[in-house]
Amino acid sequence: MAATALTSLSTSPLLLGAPGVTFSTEPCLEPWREAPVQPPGSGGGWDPASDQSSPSTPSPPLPPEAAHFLFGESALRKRKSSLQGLFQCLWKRCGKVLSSASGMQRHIRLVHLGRQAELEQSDGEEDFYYTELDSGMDSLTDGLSGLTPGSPTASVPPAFPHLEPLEPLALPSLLRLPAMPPPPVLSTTSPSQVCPSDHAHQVGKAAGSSQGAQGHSSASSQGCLAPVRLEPQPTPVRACAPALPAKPSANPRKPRGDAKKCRKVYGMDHRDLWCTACRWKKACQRFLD
DNA sequence: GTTGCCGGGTC
DNA sequence: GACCCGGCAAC
Repeated sequence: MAATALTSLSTSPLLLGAPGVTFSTEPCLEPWREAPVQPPGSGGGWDPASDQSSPSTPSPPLPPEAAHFLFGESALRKRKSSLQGLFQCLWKRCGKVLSSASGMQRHIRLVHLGRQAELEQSDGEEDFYYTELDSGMDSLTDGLSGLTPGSPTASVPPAFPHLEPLEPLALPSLLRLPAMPPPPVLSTTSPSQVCPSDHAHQVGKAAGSSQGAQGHSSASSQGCLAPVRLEPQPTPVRACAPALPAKPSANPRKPRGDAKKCRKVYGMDHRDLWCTACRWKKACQRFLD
């Protein structure tokens, strides 16, 4: 998949020149800040609770401007132009299969989004609600979307940090972020999977974000800060290792003190004057170092 | 070689 | 716990 994505990136002059494919964490704050909880025009048909029950159910769609930013306008155009074969609606309990992309988009607009197919031009939102059946790329992406529930940190294997530029492929998980519970969830997402120090680290992060900005702004930064956590963090890993208790048997012999001991002071002739420890060949208790 | 004392044994 | 000592390592 990565190779395919890279190939498509490298062979497409439009993509190479498109400003939308720049993956900076900073500007991505804006779309989330402006992102409504419900998809535009859903008219109450959207049910976030029921949505979580089905992995194949499309995620809450990005606002058009966000989708264009994340995918790149040309990317959307490219995908539309390359659509072939059958197209299946991903809307929950729909699964309608059509032979044309335009027909599928019209279906989604009319049936699921409640829009007037003819009056409203496509803004690309429908792309999120259907998939191309014959496309290996899409099926692979769908599989990945099923593997990326909730937490973006758990969904991205740390062994492939170099795949960060392919971040849009993991969008299905990010798309759910606005519908997720507020920041405190971050600290309680999977406490059993992180070591105490790491957990404290995350709690501190969450506390810091919630302190600085309460409400939606902190939630937005949460989603966009996810890639930052992909960076190698050797220190928490080391902290996960069980603390090795100081082995009593491994302690080296303490260096000989400078103070003269009973033996030296009194001599072997006056052993009765020695302290008990010296008599027992133990550490002298009278002339401590 | 001398010295300090740890580790272990015996009572 | 009291007492003793083999043996190691620093000096």
